[in-house]
Amino acid sequence: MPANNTRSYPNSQPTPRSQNLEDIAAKAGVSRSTVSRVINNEPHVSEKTRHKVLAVIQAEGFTPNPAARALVTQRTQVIGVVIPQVPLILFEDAYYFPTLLQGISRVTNARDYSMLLWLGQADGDEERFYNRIISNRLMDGVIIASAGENYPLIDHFLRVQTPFVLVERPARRHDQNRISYVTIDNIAAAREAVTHLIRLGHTRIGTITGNLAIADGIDRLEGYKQALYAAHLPVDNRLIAVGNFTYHSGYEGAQKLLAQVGDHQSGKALDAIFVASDIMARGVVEALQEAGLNVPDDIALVSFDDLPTAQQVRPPLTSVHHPVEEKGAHAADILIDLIEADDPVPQQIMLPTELIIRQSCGEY
Amino acid sequence: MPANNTRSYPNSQPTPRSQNLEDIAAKAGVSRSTVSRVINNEPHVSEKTRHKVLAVIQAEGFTPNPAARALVTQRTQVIGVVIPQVPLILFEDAYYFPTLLQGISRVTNARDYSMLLWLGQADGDEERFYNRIISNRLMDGVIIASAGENYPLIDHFLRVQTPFVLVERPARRHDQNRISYVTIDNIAAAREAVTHLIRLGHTRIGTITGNLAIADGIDRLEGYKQALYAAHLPVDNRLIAVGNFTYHSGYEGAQKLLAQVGDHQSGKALDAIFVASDIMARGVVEALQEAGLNVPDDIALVSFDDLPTAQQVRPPLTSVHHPVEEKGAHAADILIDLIEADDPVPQQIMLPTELIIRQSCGEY
DNA sequence: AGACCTTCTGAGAGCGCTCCCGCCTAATTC
DNA sequence: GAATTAGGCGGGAGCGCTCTCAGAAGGTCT
Repeated sequence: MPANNTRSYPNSQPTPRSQNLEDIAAKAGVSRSTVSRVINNEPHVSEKTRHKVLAVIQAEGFTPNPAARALVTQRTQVIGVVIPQVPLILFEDAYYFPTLLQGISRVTNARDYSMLLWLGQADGDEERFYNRIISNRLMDGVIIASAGENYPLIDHFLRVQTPFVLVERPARRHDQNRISYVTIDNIAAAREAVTHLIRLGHTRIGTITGNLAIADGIDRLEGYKQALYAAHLPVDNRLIAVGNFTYHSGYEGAQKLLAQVGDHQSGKALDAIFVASDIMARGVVEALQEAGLNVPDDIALVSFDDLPTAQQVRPPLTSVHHPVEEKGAHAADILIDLIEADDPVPQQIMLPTELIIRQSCGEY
Repeated sequence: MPANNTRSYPNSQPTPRSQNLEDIAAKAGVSRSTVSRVINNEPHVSEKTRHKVLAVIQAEGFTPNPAARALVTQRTQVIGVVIPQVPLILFEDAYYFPTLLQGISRVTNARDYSMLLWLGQADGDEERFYNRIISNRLMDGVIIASAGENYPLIDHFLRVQTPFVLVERPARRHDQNRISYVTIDNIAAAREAVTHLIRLGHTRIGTITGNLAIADGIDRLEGYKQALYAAHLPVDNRLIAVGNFTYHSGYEGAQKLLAQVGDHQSGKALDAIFVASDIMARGVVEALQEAGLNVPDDIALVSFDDLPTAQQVRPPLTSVHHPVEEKGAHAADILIDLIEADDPVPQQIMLPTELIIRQSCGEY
């Protein structure tokens, strides 16, 4: 750290010290306290002095020093956003995390917060990543996106009572009610998607699941089963291929289903597939076409996420739409509510989804 | 703002005040100053006391209060990242901004900074957006991505001598040498791409330009022209369609070229197109196929950016690869250098590109 | 007229850190 | 052995703000 704080620039006078409350007070002919009151919109300031002070603030372009303010209030008006799995997410679904950030940003802008972004690195030095976040005490609260179940940060923030919100359901934690999160109703959405296939007359419906270590994967499979139960159709394990949300796992999953249920050209061993993500569905389409099968005539497809890619695939995919931007916005809103509450109560929100009908399910 | 700073949680004792230097000093049996010296890795501390203090810090999990530190040092170890055109960028090229952020994040992590993210909103209240950024004094410096030429923030940061780096070349500013930026050599890259088409025997080469209000658009067109000059081919204005980097403008641009140079089924009025972005190229492919033309047999295509989509389009696109992640990393590195320099000197960096050969140019 | 509010304002303390200054001790020099 | 020097350490000031407290000014009531 350099010895002199006032950095020197070539051919220019040294940067002038920026103004403080005292300077503004002197120019307005009042005290520091009064200026502070005006800035913080407190009562008990006469209209006359308020205007006088505001005029000076405006003229001087004064903004109070956030560090000094934070030092005394113990508040920074900054929230953190932690996205651990960036390389993975980015590779599979580039829209997700910018869209989420966009939603968060909309709310932080509106509620006068700013966001500190923490992206996990490809090098995978998670220990260091966590430590940097934990030791950064500049944040009033944190949004954690797609972290998985036992993410160490969760326990840390619970322990030190830092408000935080997860963007996902922490499926296997016993303390779900102590944790705030926003998610979608994966079960209901998957049930609706599969029910739609059933309504179209399909009876041999397979599924390619997402990663069954996280709630999105678990719940979409559960919804698939519930739809079959409700229609009194059997749940056949040979019709369930476990994937992990990647293109490749979709491709392989489709091949596995085809292999497991025998000859599809003739017998109607499999007539539709519910795929737990659009990215996987792209792989499924590829595999089916390679096998000489037509979508949707031979096998109908419904998938999940409704990414832009769903419209670009041939045939366009019927898919469950996901309000990602809204997830971000709600997460930020809940978090700021927690931060500002005298007596914070964890909140859990499930956002509605919508089944978008396109050609892959054969109804179009 | 609540009257009491120590927030109360239900069924728990009030949050204990977090420790400070004085507490650590007491536990280690030294003074506040010595602890500060240890934390800041200053000399003139005996190895013995240094170890003793470090042990206590470790045991207590102590981290110094960043607000207090910032208050006296005038440094926050925070850089800002401003991305004004998010909705536009996101719609056209979802990979760009997460990848850029990823690059920035890699460097900030390594150099012990954190990043404050500012995303432009769809509502387009730019005035308010700028003001929020300007009045946030929590940042030691700023990276501004894809802002366009006369972005008000540029002038502001120049005026108040806040270090900043642009991710793009500020094409039409006369004060380019006062401004730090990182970009690619668009002219050379475009020249190489077009020269490649010429080498493959094409002589009637059209182009669909990007947005000619920004450097990327201007320079890629310039590179196209330079390649023609060098090969002694005429620059025919009827072969130049002005686009703006969007899918739609690519689609329309292709139709315009076809219309302007007459009958393409028979006469060889147009045999190749250099498209200034992959996104536009997707539109071009669509338009050409609708016109019954085969890519690359009837019309060869070379485009720019090498997004993942370039591999997914049929035929896969020959395209100029763009080191977006590296752009972010370099921008962050330059910025932090500027921040930490006693005597900052603006830097301009041009990163190398690479022409990736795929099927759309007909060579494969 | 005095007592009592009520509204407005200013002074002082203190948040937790860094940095300057000066003291103490031990090592080095003549 | 006295004088000097250097390393190691502690105390004080102050960064710019908020918040409490007390005082000044003005109005209302007995």
